[in-house]
Amino acid sequence: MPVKRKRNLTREKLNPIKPSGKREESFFELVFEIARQIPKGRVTSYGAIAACIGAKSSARLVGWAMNGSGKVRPKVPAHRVVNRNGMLSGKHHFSSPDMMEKLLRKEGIKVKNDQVADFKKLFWDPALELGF
DNA sequence: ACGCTGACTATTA
DNA sequence: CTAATAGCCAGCG
Repeated sequence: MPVKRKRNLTREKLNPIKPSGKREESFFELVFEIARQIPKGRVTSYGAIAACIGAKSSARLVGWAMNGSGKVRPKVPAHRVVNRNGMLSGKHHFSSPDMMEKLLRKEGIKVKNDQVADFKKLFWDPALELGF
């Protein structure tokens, strides 16, 4: 039984402001960076990404970050990010509510009743895969 | 500046 | 099993 530790990350830790450079790494950028690493045909959860960054309890912010996923480049496969139950909770934020499911099916992921089938099998843990 | 909202999650009843 | 609650923090009115 591993010890659970809650690490609360402050914005200052995650977002070291660089006065000289315009390029600031925000929580969002970090999230995007992780999200881009998700292999095709795999999915992950908001919490997993948050945990990977170190802000386990800030899963909401990950979702919020996805809100701007369409504005950054390269593209962020936001459709591969679902909640911890494998449910397509963010489908309503796509251009069309069916878009997310469509994209997932296109990659070979079966979606049933707004849920990813075999979610456990398809789950891609960034903390594990990236060696965090 | 203050309070509410939200693409979440873990815990408790 | 399901339901309610608390923590989380960036945006927005």
